[in-house]
Amino acid sequence: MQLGFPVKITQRDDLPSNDARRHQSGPHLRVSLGYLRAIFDYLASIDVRMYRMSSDLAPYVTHPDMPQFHRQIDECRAELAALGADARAQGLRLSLHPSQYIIINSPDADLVQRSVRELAAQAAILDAMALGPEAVVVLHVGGVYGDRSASRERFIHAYTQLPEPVRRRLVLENDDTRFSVGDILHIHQHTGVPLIYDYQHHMCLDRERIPVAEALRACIATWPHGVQPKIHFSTPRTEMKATRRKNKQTGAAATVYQPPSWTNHADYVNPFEFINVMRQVPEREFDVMLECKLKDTALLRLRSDLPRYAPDVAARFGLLEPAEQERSAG
DNA sequence: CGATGTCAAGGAATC
DNA sequence: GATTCCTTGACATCG
Repeated sequence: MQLGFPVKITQRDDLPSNDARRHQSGPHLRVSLGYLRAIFDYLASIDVRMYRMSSDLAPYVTHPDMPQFHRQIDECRAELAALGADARAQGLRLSLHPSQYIIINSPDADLVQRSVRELAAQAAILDAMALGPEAVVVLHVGGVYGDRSASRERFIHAYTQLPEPVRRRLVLENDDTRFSVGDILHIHQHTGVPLIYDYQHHMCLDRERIPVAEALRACIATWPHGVQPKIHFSTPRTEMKATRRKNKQTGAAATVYQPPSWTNHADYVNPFEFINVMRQVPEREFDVMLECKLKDTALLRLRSDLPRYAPDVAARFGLLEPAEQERSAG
């Protein structure tokens, strides 16, 4: 089992995750791939073998008004192949998670078409890197549009219409306000799409009141034989949020404190909840993407705490010395 | 150099 | 029908 983290590196300020320049400055996938090369080295140096790449590696690659950006993946065939070989050599599991604007269950056919184009670009990047089936593109169901059931059925229809390279990579995740674990299980039954169980989202939205162990097992079971399942884990921020607000009339600034929503991510994983959830499914292996605000810093902290406090869980992530590993197994 | 405004994109709540 | 939040960082411009 592996622990991973998404996109941004917080331990270092010299490792950007994508070429984020504005379109006027001519950003390019080639620049992002140079950054990624350095990120892979960093991941190897901290012994991390799962990572979510930025969904903006290829800037404007499907922007309808900017055809000059549309050839980037072809222009980087060689670089993509080389990076993919590096990833395989270091046993690195990669993924992509397109932004909230990529929606395939919209009633707006044009928006669906633009979204499918973007998904095709994301799948093409993973294909050009020649990554195995564990390298997935993660998507949410989309909008409710006033009728959850109809919108769920529209997702099912849209999924069956997807180009084969997209369908081969796509996996579906429960979200925290619209489509629950129950919803994605229903969609799986009608499409076969593998499911990502997100613990924090499940805690925020669970209309069917599915127990954690049951939801986790059910989602894990949707992955095809031979492909290691993956889940998302995070816990909510509990500290008050300070925001500096300026009065529009007077210009006077004041700090306002607000309680965080359950959907806000904490800086670090709550370790008690982490080990509790891991122990719900002792019989299956799966990878865990940690979606904390402090990304790699949170992963490193959890990893250093686990052997001392929860050697049984640490053992499953290969975090014990061989002698301790044996003791924990025995 | 520091402060501030801006960025491709949708959905949903609120007024 | 229009506005704002969601949530976030970093680019770009200005003083």
